[in-house]
Amino acid sequence: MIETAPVKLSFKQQQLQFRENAILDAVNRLLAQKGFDLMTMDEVAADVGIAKASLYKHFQSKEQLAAASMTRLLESALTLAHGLPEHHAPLDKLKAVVRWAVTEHLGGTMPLLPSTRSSTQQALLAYQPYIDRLSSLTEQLGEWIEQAQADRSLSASLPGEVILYTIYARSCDPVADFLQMGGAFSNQDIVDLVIHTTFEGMTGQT
Amino acid sequence: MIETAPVKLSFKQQQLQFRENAILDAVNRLLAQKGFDLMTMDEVAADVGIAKASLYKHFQSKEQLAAASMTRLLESALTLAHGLPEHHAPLDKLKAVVRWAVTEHLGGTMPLLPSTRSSTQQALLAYQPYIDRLSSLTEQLGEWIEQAQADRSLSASLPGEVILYTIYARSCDPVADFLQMGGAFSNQDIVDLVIHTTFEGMTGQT
DNA sequence: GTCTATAAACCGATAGAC
DNA sequence: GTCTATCGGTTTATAGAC
Repeated sequence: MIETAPVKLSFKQQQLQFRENAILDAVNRLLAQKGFDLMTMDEVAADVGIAKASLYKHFQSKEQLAAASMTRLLESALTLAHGLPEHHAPLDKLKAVVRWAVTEHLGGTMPLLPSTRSSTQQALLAYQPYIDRLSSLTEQLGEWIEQAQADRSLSASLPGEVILYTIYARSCDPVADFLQMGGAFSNQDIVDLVIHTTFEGMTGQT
Repeated sequence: MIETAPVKLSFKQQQLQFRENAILDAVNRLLAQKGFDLMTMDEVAADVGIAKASLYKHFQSKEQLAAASMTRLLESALTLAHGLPEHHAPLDKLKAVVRWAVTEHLGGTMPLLPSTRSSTQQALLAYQPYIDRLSSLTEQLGEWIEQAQADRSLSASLPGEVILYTIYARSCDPVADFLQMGGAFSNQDIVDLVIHTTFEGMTGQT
């Protein structure tokens, strides 16, 4: 077998990747804390410990920076989804995804879902890498939703889109923030409560 | 019976009240469209048809303007809540409030719920008239929640705060926006779907 | 109270030296 | 690529004439 193109990155490339990851870490945290509009490039630069101008050597604009952060987040979600045991029930897989998202949210690393009418939303939809990941995740979730409706663990009369959008929306549910602020529940409790109300509702006897 | 203080406002006062109401209408719409951060005072002034400086004769700051708008919204909610037939089941009263809120949301007159970590949130919590209305509404909803849990129409094992926060959060549920953007459902359908998933969840056979 | 004009601060993005 | 310094534009809020 012949060695083809080198798989290993050069030291320069590794260092660049490391720096960009550090930037995205800061962006992720700031997006979760204050959202896109209130996050400033000065803040990001200060948080990473570099000059603002250096940021623009890595990312063309604030929008692209946020898009890259969101893309990395979707990639984490995809990794989690693909790593779930194949033999688990589809409903349990869906719950596992929401559980992961809410946990990330409580940990302060879940960027705020861009408002439907925000200008950020348009920038995201014009960023192909983001769209690709979102499509992949939507396809995977849609598959599980169909399976769960077929085996009657999810309501078959509910339109699939409603279930899909609800799952996405609950990943940024402000209810989790309110409960965390209250201080009466542990993060584990909050996750369980959100999962329960999302899937079983509030009218059950449970 | 002796006529005491005049109930009727002077013409000047009426005109002032009318103008301020027009301002709050514009603010309400803009808050729903773009949120607090992206709404500019220039826009508000242009929308009302007056100069920006005139805005500051009515309201001290952008924060107080938004707070006044939110306060008026809560007053509408209180009016609705107090107007509900007394003999209705507590669960139905709760659903009626959410139904009203989601309908307002779809109509584009529901200001975005301020992010938990936003600076706007602090301004709101410092504005007494807002706090008063919020307390009143919370008290009324809390009463109905307790009654609904007592008659077993709401899960008794679910902490009341979770139900309360969920009701507040669903009033600004982005799921409604997504479904409206999709264009496959009428506004009436969307409201029904949100109400259903909020209270009955997604696992039922219905 | 309403207007025009402007002050003061902030932010995204860039220039240019190293 | 990283830095300092700065441009150009936008926004909140106010001054001052009417």
